[in-house]
Amino acid sequence: MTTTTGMRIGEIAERSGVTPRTIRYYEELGLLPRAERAQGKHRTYTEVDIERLRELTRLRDLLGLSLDELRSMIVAEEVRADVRQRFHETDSREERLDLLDRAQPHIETQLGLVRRRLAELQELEGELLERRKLLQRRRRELNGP
Amino acid sequence: MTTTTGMRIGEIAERSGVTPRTIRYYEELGLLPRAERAQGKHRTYTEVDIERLRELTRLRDLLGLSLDELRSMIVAEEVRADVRQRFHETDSREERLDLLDRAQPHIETQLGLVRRRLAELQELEGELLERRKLLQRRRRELNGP
DNA sequence: TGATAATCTGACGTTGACGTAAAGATGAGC
DNA sequence: GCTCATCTTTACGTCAACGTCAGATTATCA
Repeated sequence: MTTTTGMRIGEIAERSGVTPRTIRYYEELGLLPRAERAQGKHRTYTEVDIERLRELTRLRDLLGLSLDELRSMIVAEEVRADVRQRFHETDSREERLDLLDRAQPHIETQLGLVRRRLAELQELEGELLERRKLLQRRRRELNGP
Repeated sequence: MTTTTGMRIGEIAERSGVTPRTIRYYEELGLLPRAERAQGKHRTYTEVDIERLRELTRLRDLLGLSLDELRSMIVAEEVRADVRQRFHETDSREERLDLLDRAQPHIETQLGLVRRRLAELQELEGELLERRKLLQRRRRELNGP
């Protein structure tokens, strides 16, 4: 084992930039899988969970998605640990292909959203640059003769 | 006069994709200048106000800014109608330069935010592309011999 | 082993960004 | 001038996304 000591909620909260309350809330909403409770009642996490949390907050903030929209994108399903496990545990080529097939559309959906946002932001950037140019031109007109 | 008939709140609301309530709320918060009340009690708007509203909602949605943050960026001040008017009405070169000088930083601030967002989104896009590649590779591995 | 810190599960509180309903005022068209 | 749609202010309602507090439980460590 490396760092797989199993972190508790406070640690992964801090390391992923949210509060414990947020983590419990996301779990309740189904955005995070129900955390394992190692030998006690306390939730236990790994590095993978930190990655997942960061990804959630990124999609939330960068794409402006509500938690409901996040869930209905089945972001939850996609990376979900047990899916990966099933993938590794099964010997069936068919089941593996099926799992891959189901992951693909989610990525495409996200890519679509990201690119629309990118386009909109680039348009905004363009207009801001225009304005800046205009300002500078006016300034030159006032300063020059 | 061209289209300067003076629109009422319902019209500019629809044309800018918000509700009348939102417009009054933004006015109350100082995000929009207090609308003129032509000869009566009803608020009166022009095309400029539509542009302004669209810009506000864009900054709000694309940059994820709260209304408070929007206001404190003095987005309100910058495009504000009376500023433009002062610019055109004054004969003083100094005052004009001053107005230009004060407009510039706001644009720079916004450009900064837009570009940070762009960078973050591009990073996200990159990671999604990575994942897609990985999926496709695995699929080939399963299909090919 | 006992004290101290962190976590647990409810459950109620808060905040931002509007929605909505009431009751009266305004205005465009006939 | 009358009517009906639109607008006015005022005020309470709502919803998402957590914050916060209480009281009990669990882990860590001197």
